[in-house]
Amino acid sequence: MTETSTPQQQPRWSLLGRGSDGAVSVVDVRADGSRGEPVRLAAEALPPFVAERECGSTATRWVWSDAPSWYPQLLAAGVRVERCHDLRLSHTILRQSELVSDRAALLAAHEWNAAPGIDADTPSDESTLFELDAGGTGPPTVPHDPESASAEFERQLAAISSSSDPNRIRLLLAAESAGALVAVEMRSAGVPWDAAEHDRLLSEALGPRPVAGAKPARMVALADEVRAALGDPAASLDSPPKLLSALRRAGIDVASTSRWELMESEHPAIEPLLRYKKLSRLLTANGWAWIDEWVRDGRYRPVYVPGGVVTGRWASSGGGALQLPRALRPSLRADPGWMLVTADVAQLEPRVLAAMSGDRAMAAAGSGKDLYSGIVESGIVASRQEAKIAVLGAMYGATTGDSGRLVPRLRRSFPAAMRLVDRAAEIGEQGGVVSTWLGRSSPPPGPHWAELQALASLPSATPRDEARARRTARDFGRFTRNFVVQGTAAEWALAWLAELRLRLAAMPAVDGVPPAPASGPVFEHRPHLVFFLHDEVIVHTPVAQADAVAEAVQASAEAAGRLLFGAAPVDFPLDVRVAERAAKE
DNA sequence: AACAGTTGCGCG
DNA sequence: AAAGCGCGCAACTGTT
Repeated sequence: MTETSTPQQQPRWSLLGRGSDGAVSVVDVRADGSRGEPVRLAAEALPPFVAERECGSTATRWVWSDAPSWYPQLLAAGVRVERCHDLRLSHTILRQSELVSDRAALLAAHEWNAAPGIDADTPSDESTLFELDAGGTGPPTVPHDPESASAEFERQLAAISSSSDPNRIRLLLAAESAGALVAVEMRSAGVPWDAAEHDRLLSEALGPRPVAGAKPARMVALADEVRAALGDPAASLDSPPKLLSALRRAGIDVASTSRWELMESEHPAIEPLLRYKKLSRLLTANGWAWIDEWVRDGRYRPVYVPGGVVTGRWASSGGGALQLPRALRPSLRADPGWMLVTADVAQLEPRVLAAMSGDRAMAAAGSGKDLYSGIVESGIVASRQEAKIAVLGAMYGATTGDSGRLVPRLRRSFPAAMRLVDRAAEIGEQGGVVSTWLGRSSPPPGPHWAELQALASLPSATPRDEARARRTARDFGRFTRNFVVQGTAAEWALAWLAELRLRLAAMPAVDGVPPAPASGPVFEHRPHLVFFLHDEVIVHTPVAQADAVAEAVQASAEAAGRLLFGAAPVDFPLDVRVAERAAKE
């Protein structure tokens, strides 16, 4: 087979590895599995080499250890890649996936079950130190040498082709790998952040920026109000245990100091206390210290962690990128001459559930812009609020309260959808494994789980043991119930991102707009993704292309639906806004 | 002084 | 103390 492949045949993959001396080796792998001669390059020679390949008519899929270890340097040199195969992320999926029958070789390759590489994009003082004594203090990462990468790629190709549905798995790995590219690109471009606006919002809420260590004026005033209302001039508001005892001394009968419980009480100290807590949260999580630490040159650059959540959702590290309060959204502001295109999917998870379960009634309820209203119009519940509570309860496994009470109505109206999540819960309760639409599987319960169940089935088991085992089993059932929906929604979102990324890259760079140099050489002249939050994207774009970007975002959502679910009659309607600032909602 | 665990709240 | 899933982070607490 190797002999018959024509010399002109384009490589399907190009495998990158890095030696201990920093030199790079490139090995082309053709579709038939045959390999070319390794090409050795000095580190500096890699970007032009990749750039030249990317210009060719058939884009290479670069196979590398993991994106954060390779891609930042390329972007910094002005080189973008179209496709990759991320060995680390793919390993994590494959070693767990129930679609893959023989996982022994992958499971034995422990070195690939590791943390993401260190993003060398913007080395801080600390990470420079870490690099100097590499091998010591940092978290373990995957191997980058050519031999290890090559062996792992072989194992993965074997696992994929032996799986029960290679195409699904390939789609999942391609989507996950595209996400890895997006994550590095978004960090490189950064979120355009208007620190002055952020400062203004903080001052408006908290009072002027206090000197280091001091409390802002508005918080001091509120704290005084609370202490006066409690009749306790020494009450501490910042320590939950101390606050709790102060509240109880003042006759406020609460078991914790959390917001929802305080709201039940009528005492005059409560209202200022809740406002104090709100401000305290703003100050500590996203106050002036946050600006100083995270915003440079008008950009906020968090580290995104694709696959950081078991379900396949992304996590983030640094500055709480995925938890930015919506009140600070106006600080997310386009550069002069640029705009932000913000888009989010309405009710992604229930729509995904309707699609994967083939529930026609649920799909029909979601055929308009708002699935919850659709459920009300079908006469299943009386209000939109009830519809929302019922649907969330169904996906999360609510058994009590308003939510638990409403779920049975959904079971009658949407039997296929409910059967799917109920079945997932049942499997989890028995300690089993469930999988998403594309084949990402849930982790099995830990050894502790099995011990509890075994203990409860012994003749010597007490009612307490039994209750505890049952509760743990149900907890795990709720996890697997949600896993299939949350995980498949994450897959839809990855497909959306991947498609959008390609469409944006295909748009012509426009002359005559002010460049956005802070976004880096690859993106300073063209639309690029700057933010992603589970079911929402934000694109930073030259004004002239804003409308085209909005269309691309829409078209990408339609493509993602087709890619995952084919002709299933499920819509994924978007709310798309084009503005200078990200809207608050 | 450094660490792990808990609490509470931000996001979907 | 959420009922009902998945996270990250800061502050505080108790331990070593």
